[in-house]
Amino acid sequence: MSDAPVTLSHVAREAGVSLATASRAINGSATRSVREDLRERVLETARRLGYSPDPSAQAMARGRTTALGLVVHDIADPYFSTIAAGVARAAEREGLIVTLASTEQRRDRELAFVELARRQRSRAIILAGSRLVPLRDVPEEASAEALAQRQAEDTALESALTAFRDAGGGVATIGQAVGDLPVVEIDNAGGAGALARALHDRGYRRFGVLAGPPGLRTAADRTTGFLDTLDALGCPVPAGSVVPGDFTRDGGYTAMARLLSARADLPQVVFAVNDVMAVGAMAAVREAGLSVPDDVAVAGFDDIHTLRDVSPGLTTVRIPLAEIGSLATALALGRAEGSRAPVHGEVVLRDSTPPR
Amino acid sequence: MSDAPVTLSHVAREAGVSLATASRAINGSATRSVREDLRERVLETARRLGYSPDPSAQAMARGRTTALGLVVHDIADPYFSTIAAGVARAAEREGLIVTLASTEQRRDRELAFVELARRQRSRAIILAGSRLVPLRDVPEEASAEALAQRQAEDTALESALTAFRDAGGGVATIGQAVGDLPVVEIDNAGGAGALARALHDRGYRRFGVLAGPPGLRTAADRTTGFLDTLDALGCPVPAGSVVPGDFTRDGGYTAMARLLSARADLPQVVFAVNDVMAVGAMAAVREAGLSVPDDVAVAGFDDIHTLRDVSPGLTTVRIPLAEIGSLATALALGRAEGSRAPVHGEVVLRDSTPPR
DNA sequence: CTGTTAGCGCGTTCAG
DNA sequence: CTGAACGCGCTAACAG
Repeated sequence: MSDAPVTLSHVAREAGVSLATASRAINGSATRSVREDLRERVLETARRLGYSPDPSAQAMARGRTTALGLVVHDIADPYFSTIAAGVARAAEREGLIVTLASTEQRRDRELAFVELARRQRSRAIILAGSRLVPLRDVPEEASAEALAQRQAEDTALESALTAFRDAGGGVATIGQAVGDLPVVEIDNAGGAGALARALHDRGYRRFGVLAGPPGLRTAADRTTGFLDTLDALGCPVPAGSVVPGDFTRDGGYTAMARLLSARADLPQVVFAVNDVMAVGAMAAVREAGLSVPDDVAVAGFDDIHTLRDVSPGLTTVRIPLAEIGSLATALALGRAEGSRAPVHGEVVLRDSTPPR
Repeated sequence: MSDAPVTLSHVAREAGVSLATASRAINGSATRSVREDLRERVLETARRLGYSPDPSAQAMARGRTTALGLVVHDIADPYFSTIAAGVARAAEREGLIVTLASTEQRRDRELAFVELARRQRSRAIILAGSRLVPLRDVPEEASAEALAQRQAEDTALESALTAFRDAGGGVATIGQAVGDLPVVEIDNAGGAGALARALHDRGYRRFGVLAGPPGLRTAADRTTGFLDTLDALGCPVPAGSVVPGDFTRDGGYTAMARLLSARADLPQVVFAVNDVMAVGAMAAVREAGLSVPDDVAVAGFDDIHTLRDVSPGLTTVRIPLAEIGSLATALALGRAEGSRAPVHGEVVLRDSTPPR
């Protein structure tokens, strides 16, 4: 049962045509065409012999693979895995193979993968996961060397992506733009602002924020959007109520614990800049013997799928993660118009922030 | 800034050696060796020129790629995404590229992907996701044509995998074995049995089971292990308390809703054959105006990560998903001894099933 | 419309 | 120990 790989020339010989004709019959050349009966015959014997093309060989000959690279921070995180599902689906429709890289936050891996994609001549590459904030907005505490390294990494990544695109590859990022490359641009500031307004409407006046990692652009934008809107509403958030933390469940837990222990008067509601942090924060509240929302209300951002089953239901800003994945795919493949696809979030009010 | 791809012959010319020597210097030939100073010189110019090999070309020449195929049912499901994280990490250590296929339960996609892997000469392929139960155990209701098709699909998949292995590729499945191929064998029946015993020890006597899809092997094994143990404990589960349903959150919700509406006397505890179903079931209980665990206790299986934040804490059987991913990778690559890696679950008792 | 031929970039014989 | 030459499977000129 172990059939030695059947190549195109086998098919051609069997069908009694030349290699070129077989090739043209099977995947239709751009310029040439093939007489119907021959085509039929070739296709038939290909099917009979169980032929399927060797992607590496095609890649060699065409100078282009059929691979779509997807880079995420952590594939086990529901945010990224849902995006990945969207990308996988769209890629399948396009007949592309998805190659996955889960960088676990190491930026050098990100860069390495982009370079791999380039030399592999991937069709396109999608970077999901937040870019860093502009250097001027980085807090003072950061050391000069760290800043220099960050800058070097940013530059390297952008130029690797640009080189990839210049070599004919498609690029899309998810979150914020890198240089002038195509991007599915999530309106983080706007969504967070809308959330702030909604909470204010519900009667909240004293706010706290679990702001995520300083330097992560998505986290920074959400924080800023939230704070600015509250400022405008005449309800500024005291600096002490804005706590940084990792962009993870445990980061949310820790940040909330700090907030709980540090302040005598608790905020009425705490906004965690993403859902997994919010969920961790809720755990911290419970473990402190307090209740959500009676003692502290909590809100998040993203509306990840697993939220359906946390209770009380978490107020959040929904962004369509799976669609973002397919949108990014379309963008990277040049199937979409323009090079910026804006995505806006929708505030979803649930029981974790009842009117007060 | 757009450097045209630098090939091995560029490096060779720059270094003043032949193509062959350059190749040998860079990735060390099996038989030949290269004089130290030449090697050094080649490596240096390669670095300077930013050379990196073209994977497609290497694949052509070597007859083998550096790709590891991973097939899952649904990458957005935390069960699979956690396994994928383990695979990605292990693959990175091995210097392999992960190509991901999310089949969304379509078995023909599974088959297509295995055949693609063979054509592409992938190094290895990992199938995560449950195989089907042997045909003789399929419920009567299934139609003859459906059975025939199932059988054809099973056979095709197994022979595709075997052909892939015979062509030199590594194979591993996760869950149950396909033929005699290497497998990370999860002791579903044993884990479910241990759970049954633990619940019995806690004083439960009237049980229900949300059994998952009829025909899915993992679901069937868990159900059987649970029921058999209870039989042995003299505590048989009435047939009416065993309800099928999809292997998803919504499947659990629907199945539990049916159980709630159909039966006058509720089971004291309901075992859902995986965690996402259990979580759906808990939602159904709540929506019926009842309480977990006061009115019905609930238990699941897997201990997916997101469980940390459901409340009450869900009793379950923990299986080490990420490790399973790396184990499967090792197995597929022939890095592990033997071809069967057994994995046993550990019962984790939480608040969803208090002693009674 | 079809067949012949020349590479794609690299590993690997086979001579030197 | 090194270099020249061949071929992996396929596509894209180039003839016919």
